[in-house]
Amino acid sequence: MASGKRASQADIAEKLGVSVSTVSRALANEIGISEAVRADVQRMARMLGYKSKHPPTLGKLDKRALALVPLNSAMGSLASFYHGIVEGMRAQSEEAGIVLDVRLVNEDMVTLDFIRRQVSKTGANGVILAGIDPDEDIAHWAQEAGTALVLANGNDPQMRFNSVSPANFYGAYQATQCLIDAGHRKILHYTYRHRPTILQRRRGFEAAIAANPGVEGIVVISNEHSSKDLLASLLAGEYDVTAVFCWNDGVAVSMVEALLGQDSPMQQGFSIVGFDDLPIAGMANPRLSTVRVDREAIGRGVIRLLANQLDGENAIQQLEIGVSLVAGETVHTIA
Amino acid sequence: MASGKRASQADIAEKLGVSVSTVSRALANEIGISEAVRADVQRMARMLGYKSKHPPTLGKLDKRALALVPLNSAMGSLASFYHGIVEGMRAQSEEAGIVLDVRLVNEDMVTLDFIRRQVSKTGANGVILAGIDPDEDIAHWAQEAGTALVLANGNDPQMRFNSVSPANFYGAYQATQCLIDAGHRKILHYTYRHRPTILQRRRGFEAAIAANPGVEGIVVISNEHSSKDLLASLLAGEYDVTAVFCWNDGVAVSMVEALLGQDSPMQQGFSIVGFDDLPIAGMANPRLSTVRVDREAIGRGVIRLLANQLDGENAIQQLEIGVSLVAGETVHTIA
DNA sequence: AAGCTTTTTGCGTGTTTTGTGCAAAATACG
DNA sequence: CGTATTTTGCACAAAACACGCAAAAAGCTT
Repeated sequence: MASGKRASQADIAEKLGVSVSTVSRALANEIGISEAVRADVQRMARMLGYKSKHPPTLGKLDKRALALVPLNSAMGSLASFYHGIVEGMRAQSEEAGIVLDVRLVNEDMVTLDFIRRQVSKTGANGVILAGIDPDEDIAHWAQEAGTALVLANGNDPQMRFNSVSPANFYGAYQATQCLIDAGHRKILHYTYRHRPTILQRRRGFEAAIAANPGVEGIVVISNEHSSKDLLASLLAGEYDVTAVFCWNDGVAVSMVEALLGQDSPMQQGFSIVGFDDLPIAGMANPRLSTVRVDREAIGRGVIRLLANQLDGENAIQQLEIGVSLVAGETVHTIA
Repeated sequence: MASGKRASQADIAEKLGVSVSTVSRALANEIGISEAVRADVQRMARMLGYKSKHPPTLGKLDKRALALVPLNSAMGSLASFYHGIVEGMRAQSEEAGIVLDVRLVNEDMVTLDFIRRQVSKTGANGVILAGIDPDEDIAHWAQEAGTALVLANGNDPQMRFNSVSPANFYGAYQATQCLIDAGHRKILHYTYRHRPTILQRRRGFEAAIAANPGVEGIVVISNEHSSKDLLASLLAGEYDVTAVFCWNDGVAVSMVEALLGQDSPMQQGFSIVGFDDLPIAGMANPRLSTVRVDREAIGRGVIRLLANQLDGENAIQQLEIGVSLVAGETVHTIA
């Protein structure tokens, strides 16, 4: 009681002008206490350093999530992609009563130390990495510390983390099949290394090629051949293909600009398909054929998986959001 | 009012001994009406054939799901697989307050007509197909009628339906990689056609083979070569492989029995890996190395996706549950 | 458009439920 | 085994709820 002693329920009760029994019930999370009073009591208890024997969070703890979005993605051609995801996360967080902190970060700032600091600063109990594949340190920490971690627009081949991504495999498969259905027999896929999500697109492409005997597929990797080089090669007729499937709309549109249009330098029927359905796809002329990704649905899924995990679901969940072909004007039927 | 006329709110009110305003509010799903009275009013309204202008179910309708589980799967070697899924669905339904009807059916009884009848009989607003790939009719109907449909342990390459499956691709990839890490350079994958989920296992196998230059993969399809034939060929040394990855534990165990053990007829270090971690895998001697699938998590995921969809989420979601290698005694390091 | 019938809405009131304190019982701590 | 602390049973005021009444609004008919 005296200032020297450990704080007791009586002290809390006095400070707040309520009875001891109220304090007791509030701390025990019993029913029959108004939320206002309960919050006051628990806050005061923390302030006075009262140590309760009750488990700190019996049942429904409040959920706070920290979302890290790489600045370069959020600014570049993928801006609207990540914007959609963030919108979806916001909406679902609202509905689920989760406090969401979105932080734009420089991708190479995302180190274990950084995350740890941010987490403790915001008091988050879940972390979302948007378009960032965690390195070993981070992976290890998340598993040890038991912090909920969800990859937004990511994929973990090792199945250690929950993730949400577009249905990259089947989407790429469909896009490729669509070119094949249009009569194309030799198709080039322009992709890039390192991200598992993009690798799944490539696999979808290859699976579609393999499923259609007589159709040939060529894979070109952006890390090895810049898009400028590729364009030059295509113009020179080096690859002898009639269609290109690009790993995303950005490169696809730049190809459309260079290869198609009024006085196309390419042979009749040359086709291009992108992926993501970014706004730029609609602005291209002719309109790019691409694969629509429901970005907001990805965001909503991320929050749901996070909430699941905080609720105790400990199986790893990898969620893929269905995509659909958008028929533009860059797929032409040939022979 | 008179028996000849259309029923009015006044009639309902009189029958139940409440006021007209109460009836009005009950039918409009307004607040300030007890659940008991609301239910009475709505039931009486239905009985008297009263036609309200309000949308039949404004907001939170109660959720009833119908799960169809194929009898042959539920009885055969996969019994425990589907049992786990059903358990998971039950548990999650309970928690989410969903009424779940599980029906064991003969797989080829699952026609559109049958489903329709069952749905109207049980009043379900969501359907779960366990291990059944819907035919065109059913697919079409579900999309038209707007009935929620989730595939449990299924996969829809066309991305029309929500589905939950084990992480077949990455699981098969890891299993194969594990054999490669053990030194195997020529590996056979025994698979079977027709189910997209199993096809993803094959793709995972092929991706792992492709990612390891110098390793050769052979795919044998059960529809073309019975497991008896395959065994004979392996014993005869026809394939010249040092390891086999089977599409499920059933066939894997029969191979273990025939090929491994005390006086194994195969060369030193011959390895076998299965998939699913069925109880039979643990009963085999030596213990089968396989890939563990959390069946209950699949079931829980199914119910969550269904609930999402009933709550208005209309993006297609394909959920994969992470799997993990179970180290048994049938993978041997060689050379 | 006036005169019905039917439905919705504003408000008042009886009935539950909720939130809290008091005091006694139970528990922890020397 | 007493004393400080916490929990529990019960009582009661305050708030929320559930409903009816009557007026207003909205639909139908001619």
